[in-house]
Amino acid sequence: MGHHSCCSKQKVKRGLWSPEEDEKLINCITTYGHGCWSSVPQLAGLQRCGKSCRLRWTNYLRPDLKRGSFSPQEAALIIELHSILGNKWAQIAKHLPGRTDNEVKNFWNSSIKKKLIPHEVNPAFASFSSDHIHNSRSHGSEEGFFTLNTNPNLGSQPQDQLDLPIVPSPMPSLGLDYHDDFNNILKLEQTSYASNFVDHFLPPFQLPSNNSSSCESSSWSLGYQPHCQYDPNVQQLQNFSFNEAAAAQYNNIGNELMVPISMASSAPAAYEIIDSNACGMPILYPSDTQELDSLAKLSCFTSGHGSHPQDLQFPSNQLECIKAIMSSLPSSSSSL
DNA sequence: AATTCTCGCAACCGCCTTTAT
DNA sequence: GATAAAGGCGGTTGCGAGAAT
Repeated sequence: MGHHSCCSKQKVKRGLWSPEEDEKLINCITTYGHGCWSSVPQLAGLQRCGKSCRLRWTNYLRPDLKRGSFSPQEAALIIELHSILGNKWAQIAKHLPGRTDNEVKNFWNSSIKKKLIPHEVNPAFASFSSDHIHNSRSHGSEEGFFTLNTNPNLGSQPQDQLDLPIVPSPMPSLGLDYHDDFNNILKLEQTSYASNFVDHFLPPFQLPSNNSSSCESSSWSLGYQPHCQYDPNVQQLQNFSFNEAAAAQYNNIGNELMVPISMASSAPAAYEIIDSNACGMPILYPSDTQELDSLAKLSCFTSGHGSHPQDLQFPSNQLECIKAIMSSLPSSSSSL
């Protein structure tokens, strides 16, 4: 396979960029903009392909880039979003101002993934189906409880039939009132993880309802039934098949939890449901969720005062767990 | 001190999608 | 509608720096 068309037409330099090249590119972009990347090399006097220029600019030279280590909040957000979006680095990066998809991807591959994969406990990679959960709970089976690398974004399913991975937050403390050190979870063997998964993630998920019968129903244990579908075009959860009784419960919880029963088009993902309980924050789902992006649904994050991840507030126990993650990472420094 | 190993990061590759003709 | 060009994205590679032996 040859190179990109814009690269094959001329001799292009490869490898690391020199400061002189950077300066030329910056001058060119600031002067002319980058309406057409293929013309940038000529305008800038660079022997690079337009694609390379675009990459250099977006990943390194852009003035709004934030350099340096990822904060625990950013790491937490990456993990959370990855559990939702999979390896959609560009989508994830959009929620991290000043971070590029490449940066997020590298951070994930070099730090987070490494931390999770060796123990084969990577909920962010796991996709659960209601059948998995049903089978696991009803039959006590541990085998096949979850599958790795079945992220819908990596699969070949039709775009309108992608199963959203309804997985509990890989950061338990984010979604649950979870007091164990996250590293302890990471150390679980796969089988023990499978068997402990329900205990670790599902039980804390209880509705603060007066009517406990509904909460104790088997269906409620699957309150986040993974029947929602994922539309990659809008990056929205759609057609969430939500247990009606549970939804009704939701609707009756206090005055602040305004989750409409008709959640077919504005369904919460697992983290949304869980967060409402764990974070002690009301979930306010607007009637029109078209503009509600994934980040906005992260109630734990949106409970903070700022609009940017770095400004987000975490409950103290969550911060502790995130700190544990970050401190265990080789080179990431905590900014807390 | 020299060598090997490990790790993080920048950049490239190739595929897919979007846009223009 | 078909084709080509360009843009965008995710996966992978290679290099350099620091750590370990």
